[in-house]
Amino acid sequence: MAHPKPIAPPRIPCQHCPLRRRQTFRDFNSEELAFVSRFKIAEMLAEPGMSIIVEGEQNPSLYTVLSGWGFRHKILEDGRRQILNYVLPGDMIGLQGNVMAEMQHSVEALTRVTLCTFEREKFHTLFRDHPSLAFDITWIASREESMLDEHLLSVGRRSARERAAYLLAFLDTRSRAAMEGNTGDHQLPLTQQHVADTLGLSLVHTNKTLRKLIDGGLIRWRDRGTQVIDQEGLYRVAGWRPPAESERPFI
Amino acid sequence: MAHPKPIAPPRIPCQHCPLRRRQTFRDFNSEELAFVSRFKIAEMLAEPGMSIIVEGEQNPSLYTVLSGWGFRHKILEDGRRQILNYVLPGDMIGLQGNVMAEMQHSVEALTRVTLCTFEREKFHTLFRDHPSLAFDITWIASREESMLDEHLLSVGRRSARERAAYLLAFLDTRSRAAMEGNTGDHQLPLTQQHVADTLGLSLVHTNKTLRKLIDGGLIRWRDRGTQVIDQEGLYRVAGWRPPAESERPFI
DNA sequence: CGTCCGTTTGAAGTAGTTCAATTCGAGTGG
DNA sequence: CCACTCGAATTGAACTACTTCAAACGGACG
Repeated sequence: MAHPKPIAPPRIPCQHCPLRRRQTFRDFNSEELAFVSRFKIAEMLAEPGMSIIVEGEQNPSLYTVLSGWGFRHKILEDGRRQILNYVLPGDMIGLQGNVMAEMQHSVEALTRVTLCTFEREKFHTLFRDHPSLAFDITWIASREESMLDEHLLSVGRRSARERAAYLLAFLDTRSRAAMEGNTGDHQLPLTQQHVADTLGLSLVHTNKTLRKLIDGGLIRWRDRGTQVIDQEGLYRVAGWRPPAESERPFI
Repeated sequence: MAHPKPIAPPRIPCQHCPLRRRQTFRDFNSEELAFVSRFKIAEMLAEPGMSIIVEGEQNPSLYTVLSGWGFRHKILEDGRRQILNYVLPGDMIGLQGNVMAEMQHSVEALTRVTLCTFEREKFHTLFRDHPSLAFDITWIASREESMLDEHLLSVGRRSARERAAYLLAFLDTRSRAAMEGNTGDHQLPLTQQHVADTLGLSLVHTNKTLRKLIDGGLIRWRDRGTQVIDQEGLYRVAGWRPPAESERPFI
């Protein structure tokens, strides 16, 4: 699983970054934009199944996802895998390795992923000269923590059915916010193995649990492409509702 | 479960903060120290069982734990509870509510806890004028995330026995680092109900699992006070080892 | 001395795992 | 166009790790 490869130019200038236009994301002021433009080095491409970051890595690049899906995970020595969270457009990757000694988890591409790479050396400059962006980074870290809290609650205390409903509702909601525009057939690019490794369940039981959600008309399942049909229904089953999220920072 | 109450003065001046002296924590330079001294408002005291912060709170205080144990948790509507992590001396509480709209979890005191309170209004000043401290806050958030990742792996993929061993080894290690000096009888102030709610297990099964660890000579259990006897043994059972942690920032 | 909280134990039940095949569709080479 | 392969989903059946119910025990404390 090699690292992502650089895309040939033309690279997108930050002024025209597609994410900025989406109303989910807060816009930069001109001063911030000027800095971020210099902060950005290149674009990278990761194909499905490629590792974007590997646990133990010492000085990983710092990325923001421009398009596509990935997931963060950890693996035990005997191969048991736990998916910790998913990364979608606007999410940062590699922050941990830029703040602490080394990465404690891996990140893998689920679909084809395009990434914005930043210059590690300028990371301290960001904190020194751009407090509003530094605050945004803390905001982003805090949001990640709150998602993890909810996942831990889910894996620790919800039943298989509740967990599955929660996960799909959660991902569908995030995906709709981050992708924006794709209102039509809105697919989650997961296999049942991914779902199982996220929920902490076996593949077989995950299959049987999902089947019930399918038969109940809550979701549709095609190969590597789930659709949520009845979002409200999933919320009800999960006993969960997405937190109101207003405009959100990204870098 | 009311809020923590202010302690009568004398309050400890930051110059003489007991945490600063411990080698686990990095020291401030004089400029940082001057700011933190103005940032600090008061000390608070929370008795065992008291809520320090409640989910949904909009503008919680920002605290650092000076002494004692607490835990972060979430509760489902029907009462199922998941403990997310524990807070020990040097840990921040309430950061989430200062960055995002509202707190997504609660914090409760496990033992008597003393807290340092900061002035919320100066939080932005910290980012503006003290980038090194802003960086520390990101560091702290990032460390919290990495602990949560490991817990999620544990709850999702480890067996009951492995989970229990992991949790006790984890807490013992953190506690030794944060308490420092208390080398003798080093107790973890948990009930089996806390352990159960952390591991995502029932109380009964937790009891039976702990009993095996006790009978195996790995730990000792007194009422509300566990002792780790064979740390190395727990590491082996858990298939886990604490990450090397050098000096660590705190505020 | 009684009460309360935390721990302990046994027994019955069930949600989830593991093992073992089978199906299905898409892609590949002949 | 067909035979082959391969990853993903599906299904049944046996097993077991964990839950739930129910009761009792022990120590601390007023």
